[in-house]
Order: sequence, then C-alpha cells, then structure tokens
Amino acid sequence: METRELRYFVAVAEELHFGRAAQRLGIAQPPLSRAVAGLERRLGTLLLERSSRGVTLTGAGAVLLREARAALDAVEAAERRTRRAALAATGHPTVVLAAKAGASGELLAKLLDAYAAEPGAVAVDVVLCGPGEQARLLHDGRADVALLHRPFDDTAGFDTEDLHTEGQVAILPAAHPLSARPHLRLAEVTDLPDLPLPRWPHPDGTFPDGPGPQVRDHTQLTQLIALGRACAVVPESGSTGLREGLTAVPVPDAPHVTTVIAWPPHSHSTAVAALVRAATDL
Amino acid sequence: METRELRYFVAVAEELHFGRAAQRLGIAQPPLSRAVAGLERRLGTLLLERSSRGVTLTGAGAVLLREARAALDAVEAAERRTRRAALAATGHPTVVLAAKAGASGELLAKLLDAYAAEPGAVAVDVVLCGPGEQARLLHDGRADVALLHRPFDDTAGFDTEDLHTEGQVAILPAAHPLSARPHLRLAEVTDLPDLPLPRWPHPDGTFPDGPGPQVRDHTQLTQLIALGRACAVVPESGSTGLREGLTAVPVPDAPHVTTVIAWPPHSHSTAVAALVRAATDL
DNA sequence: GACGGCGATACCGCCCGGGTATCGGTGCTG
DNA sequence: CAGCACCGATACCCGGGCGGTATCGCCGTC
Repeated sequence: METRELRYFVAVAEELHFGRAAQRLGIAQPPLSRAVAGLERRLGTLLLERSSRGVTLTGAGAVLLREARAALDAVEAAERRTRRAALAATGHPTVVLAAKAGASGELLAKLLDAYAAEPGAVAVDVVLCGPGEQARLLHDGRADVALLHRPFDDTAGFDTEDLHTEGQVAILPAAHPLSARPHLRLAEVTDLPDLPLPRWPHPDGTFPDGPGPQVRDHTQLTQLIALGRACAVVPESGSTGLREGLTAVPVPDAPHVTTVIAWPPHSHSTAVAALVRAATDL
Repeated sequence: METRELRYFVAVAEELHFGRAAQRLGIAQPPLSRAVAGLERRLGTLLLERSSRGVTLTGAGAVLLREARAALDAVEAAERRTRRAALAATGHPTVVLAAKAGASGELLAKLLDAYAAEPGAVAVDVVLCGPGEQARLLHDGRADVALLHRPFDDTAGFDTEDLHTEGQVAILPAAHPLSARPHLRLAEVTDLPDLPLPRWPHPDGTFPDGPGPQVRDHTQLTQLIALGRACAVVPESGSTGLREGLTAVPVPDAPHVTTVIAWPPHSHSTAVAALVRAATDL
C-alpha cells in the first residue's frame, strides 16, 4: 500500500463523497474511484458501500480509516523529524513543546526556566494549541514533547511522567447564589439551567450540540462567566488571578487532574530527555 | 513521501550497500540510487554519506531509518488489520496473541482457559515467537495482543496491564559447586569462567559476540546446562519441571520480572478487551 | 418521464519508475 | 605504478500506470 492510496481513501472516507474528496485532493474524480477500487481489489474486501446517493463505510473501511490515519501520521512524523534532525545538525537545535493554551501557565514557566538553566539547554519552541491537539502534534512530528492533562487527554501510545495533580474548582459569577458556598458537588454545577457548561470545539472546528455557548479560548470563557451566561469546572491552577466578578468554588468530587509530560516512545533526543528530567525535578 | 521510497531507503540504510539493497528489493541498482537521491533532494538533506567503499548513515539518515521503520510498520499494520477486520465480518473472528516461546506457560494456559469460558469468546491464535519479537508483531499488526516481560521487553507505545511479578533463579548443573548454595548473587553467576551465559540471537538471526554458546530455544538451553557448558538466569516460572541433573538456585538481587499483557493503543476490538479483562481477573 | 446528481467506465497522453550500458572514483594488488 | 575490481552515479530507453476528459448507468426527485 502506498501513502498516496491511503491519503485518497482517507479523503473519501472523511467526505463520504468521491467528488468532494477529489476536489480536496486536487485531482479529478475518476482516478480517485480507480485508486480506491484498486485498494479494495488488493485487500480483497469492500471498504465503501456505494449507493447512488453517496457513500458509507463498511466495517473493514472503518478499521482502515483509523489505521490509515495513524500510518499517515507516522509517515508525516518521519518526514518532519528527519527535516528537524538535519536542521539541528547544521543550525540551531530546538525542541518543540506543545501545551494547551491557557493551562498550566505557571508550571510551564517554571519548567522553561529550570530547563534553560541546565547546561547544554537548546531553544524551546512552545506551541500553544487547542484542547486535545497536543497528542496529534506529538503523533505527526510537529512537536517533540507535550504537556497533557489526564483524564482529559489521551496519553495512550506515549511515554509519560506525572508532574502535578490538583483538584478542580467551579468558576461562577460572584453574584451567583452558589458562589457563596464553601464547596460544591459536581452534579450541582453540571446542570444548572441558568448557567450551562460551554461547548468547546472539536479538533475539526465544529461544535457539539447542546445548550451552552460556544467558546474557543480561556478569555471568552471568563468573559461569558462574568456575563452570567455560563459556568465552568477547571483545574485549580486555572483559577489563579481571576478577574473581578468571578469566584472559584472547590468541587471536591470532580476528578483530579494530573498534568503529565509526554513524548513519543523511542525518542532518542537528548534535549527531550533533559526537558523531562527538568520537569520531574521541579 | 511514498512507502516505496521509505522501503528503498530502509533497505539501503540496513545493507549500507546500494547493490545488495537493490538485490534484496528485486530491482536494479540505478533506480534505487535515483529514488534515494530524490528523497534527499525533497528533504533537502544528505541521508547517506557515499564513499567509493560503501555507505554510512548521516545523523538525519539515522533518524529517518528509525522513523521510517515505525511508519512502515504502521502501514503494514493498517493492511493486516483491515484484512482481518474483513475476515472477521464474514468468517470466524479470531484474536492473535503473541507470547515468548517457553515462557509463562502456566499463566498462558490459565488465561486461555479463563477467556474461553467467557460468553462471546472467539478463537485465539497463539503465536509463539522468539525473545523480543512480540513487540514487533504487535506493532505491524500480525498480533492483536501480547504477553511481554518487563524489564526485558520494551513496552513503550502500548497499553499494558501487569499480570504477575516473580523473582529469578539461576539454572545450574546439579554437579556444580554453586548449586548447593541456598541463594546466589547475580554477579556470582554472570561471570563464571567455566559456565558462561549463552548468547541469544538478535531478531535478525545473528548472534552477539561473546564466550557463551549460541542457543535458539529453551530446549537447547537446558541441554547445554545439563552438559555443563552454560548456566542461565531465568524467571522462577521457567524452572518448573526441570529435567534431571539441573538445579535452580534463587538469585534475590536479580531484577524482578513482571509479565504484562499489552495491546496497541486505541484498539477497538471487544475480543482484545475481553482477553485483557480475563487476564487481569486471573 | 425528464432532469440532475453521483460513481463507474472508456479512452488517451504523458510522466515516472525501472531496465541496460557505461562512466568516474578509489582502494587493493602484483 | 599500472591494472583491476568494486561501487555508486549518470545517460538513455521503454512501458505501465496515473491523471485527464468524455460519457455511461443508476436512481431519486420534481
């Protein structure tokens, strides 16, 4: 199987439409049909169920979609890591660290300071990304190391070290009746009819259905809470330096959040190893 | 990057010789030279240092070799898992379990029994393989789940559950003076001039250099020890039912061995999940 | 029953991957 | 030191396959 075929199949499986997929790939529709048919012939199985009104995935097709994405990520990672290795050999070596925007601010600052103080430290490019994006960056080679947050992020397939565990707090408008309470139960916060939980975008940019307002970053979130249009449950460290009009109330029965540092297995980078050591020694 | 190019590069990087690599690939040497040159051109870096006497890897080349192997494994896994998904949909679904030949015999038997007793259990193909081969099988899709042994096997990149931990014992000829001792220190066993540790083959079939005899399986090992030509340090469970003339002596300071069950992250197979559950409930 | 949307098929041209022949450089050897 | 053997690169040619356009077959919808 060639990566071209996998890319073609993934495009069709995602669009569920040969025409749109072909457009996305920048080719015409017939070669795309042929390529997928060839894949099916060589695998000896149907991957897509064609009706005259579009396309659906078969069971084998669903498996291949998942596996092909992983394989294409691995190929992309190979290309990117090789490029970066070549760059590091001639120019200035760097490490790319992925972190969720608006999270772990203080920990991140301390980590960068601690690492920079080490002998032989190289430049660290910090990539701030959306929730759940860190794993993708690590998988496809755009990042060398990442800060993840269990249980929200999926750490499967990486080597990790735990850095820090903390409880969660509810962020409420200071004027809200619940904000005077010493602590809250999770159930009390998750279905307040007047203060729905906001909806975060999926990695593809779409939003899940639901009653809450759509938010894209931490600023929007605090603003919406201050306006009395939403509430949120966030790790304690996300409640430092709250703006006027917001209150943080502990939620003891919310799952604890562990910040972990993660890197691809078999990473041979000494810089990543030093960064991990600096992180665990914090 | 196409998988063809990666396969070609890996062949050259492993052989360090364009001619032999071409022969292995079943093509002529000139197209191979061109393909690698094209890869280098597009990556903008030298991957191989050519001298008139053979070839050496550059730093970037070493990175690409490692990454390309992982990527090709992922592509192979995609193909195999799709094939198996198609098979499972029409015929009889199976799970492939990889285990080291001659290890964990009793645990494996109990696991298979426990799983077979569960409702909805599917057929389990047990693949017995050489030391360290299980991870490869899991990576490239030939196996769905494996029994590994820490710290010998590399569990990086898999989800795992610990099953069993045990100490190690030295296997000695009954006539050897040390066999009467109640226990031994590891250092006492590892450099006995009269009983060297045997050499196990690498995954590629070659043997490391050293004084000990070459062995390929457990039978050869016990035979050599009985002949007074070698000794070995193995997990306790590997010493049950020893043949006449062999003695097992505990080695308390040898690292403990943990048998773990491992599977690829993001496995969606219910059969694998049931097998893991049966294993942890043993 | 005509139309429109969608995937498959037919057919064509061209690029690229693979083949043979040969060159250039280098270390070994008598 | 000349000759040689070895190894990778280059030159050149050929054919298959990939991508393009045109068209068909199928079906749901006015």
